Amino acid sequence: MSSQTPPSAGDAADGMTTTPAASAPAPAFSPLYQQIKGLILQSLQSGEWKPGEAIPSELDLAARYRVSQGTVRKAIDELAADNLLLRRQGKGTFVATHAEQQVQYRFLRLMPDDFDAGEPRQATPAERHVIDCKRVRASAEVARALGLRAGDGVLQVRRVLSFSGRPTILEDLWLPGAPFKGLTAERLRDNLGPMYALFETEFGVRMVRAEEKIRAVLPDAAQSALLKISRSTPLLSVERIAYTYNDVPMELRRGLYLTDMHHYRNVLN
Amino acid sequence: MSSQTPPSAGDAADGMTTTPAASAPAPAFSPLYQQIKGLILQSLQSGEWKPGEAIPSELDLAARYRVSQGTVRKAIDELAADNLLLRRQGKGTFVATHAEQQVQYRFLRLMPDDFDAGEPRQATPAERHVIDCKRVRASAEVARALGLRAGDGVLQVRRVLSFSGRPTILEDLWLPGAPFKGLTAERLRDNLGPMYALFETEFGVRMVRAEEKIRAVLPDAAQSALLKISRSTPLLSVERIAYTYNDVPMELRRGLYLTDMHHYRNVLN
DNA sequence: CAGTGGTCTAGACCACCAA
DNA sequence: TGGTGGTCTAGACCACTGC
Repeated sequence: MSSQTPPSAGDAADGMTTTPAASAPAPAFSPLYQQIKGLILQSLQSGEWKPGEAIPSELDLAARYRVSQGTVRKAIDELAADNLLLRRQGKGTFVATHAEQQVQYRFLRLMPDDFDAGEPRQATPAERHVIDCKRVRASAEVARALGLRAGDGVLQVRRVLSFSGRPTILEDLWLPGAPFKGLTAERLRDNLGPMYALFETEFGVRMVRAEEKIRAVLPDAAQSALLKISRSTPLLSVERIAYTYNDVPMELRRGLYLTDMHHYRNVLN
Repeated sequence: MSSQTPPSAGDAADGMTTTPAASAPAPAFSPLYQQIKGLILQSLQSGEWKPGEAIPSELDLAARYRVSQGTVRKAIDELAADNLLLRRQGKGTFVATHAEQQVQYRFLRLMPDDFDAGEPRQATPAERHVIDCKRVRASAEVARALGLRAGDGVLQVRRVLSFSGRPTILEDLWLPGAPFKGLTAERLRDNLGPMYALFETEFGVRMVRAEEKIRAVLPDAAQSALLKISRSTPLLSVERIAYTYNDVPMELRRGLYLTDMHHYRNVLN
């Protein structure tokens, strides 16, 4: 199983990462459950188990990998903590999805001011309006963010989200052209749920993690027109890079949030 | 130990929360390790183990609470995940502290733009300037945030943080008067490390968790003067409520962040 | 070397869910 | 009723730290 002395059953689950004896002086001990975690991750990104589906039971996986239930349990625990898997007692363990009713718009942290934490969530964007969706060549900046070369084809989308009739979010987003071949304004318009749910079902791209950089800015002429505000209204600029498995960046998104009746909520631990 | 059938050793650790048989129809089953977690939490807030100190070993605690090592392990695991405890292999488990060199300014999410994630952290605020520190009566708003009554005595502090000579953060903060009796501008000025570290050592108040509401705003006259910017410079308004153990609010803080060379960094999972 | 946290196993039993 | 995740135990051994 690894270079360490196998505890009981000889080795098992061939093809398992072994401790590298090369270069680095650190032996880099890797516990069994981490290796199992890696194997499960592989099955996830290979599409063996699809979003929303149940993965095999802990006992099945234990048999498959030839380890004890406790070991696959710990692997699954960590994946569940990362929101890659979802445990449901009595039912099974499921591949997490952005289509899930409970955790829809998981990455949207804008909340109405009259919303005092606790309970599920409230404000699912009432109206969405796709302004633009076109193929362009990646600027140096977009290319860098998405791990492409400048000039590569990317999809550029601009849209406005409104809450109770009030334009509140203006978003520009860039997607790598290859994985999202066939995405059109119509597809976006017709889609009901979250955009990331569409990405899962239509393009097999699952957003797993994201990083945001937030600043305060003033809108330019076009932006202020689209949000129907004056050019002196300060806005939250939220720049997000979203990643799939293996930390591969798959989306760059620049949001402008109107925060006179909403706020960006964050919890610190 | 609880109302469930005790697995091995009869009951143990008297005084343990028992499954409430009253009112609510739900039996509210509480696993052993959760109860242990509660007991450890009690010892933490009672000051039996102080910030920076080591708590008893897992085996000691297991003996003390009359449970197996695995059970206290799971309890400690969760507390460590919440940043209340810090595990160090081979050395012991320690009460987390804001004075820790590694995790100083844990709650400060403002980063210099030329800082591409990864590695510890960089920008510890270069210069800090306490502008004001006075006793006032709590406004309705402050009282509500801190769980006090309007008119109760609170400490109000205003300060400016600068990075490489540039005023960047203007903070107003309010602290409940009672727990922070004796806090003065001098104490704040003389303190070298993070403010939350001072709160721990001088007042026995440990900040455990915080919530922030972020908006984009324009500064008023006084604010723009202190930050040495024009009144049309958009700023990040960061309103934080920090909590000690048991979700007791102990600080309301309003920060104005200049984000022309910095950004607020957030990671989404 | 002893002590601490970290991993792994094997087995028992419980809580929850669906058929 | 059987299957799934969830809890708990007991014991063995490993990795890291400091004396």
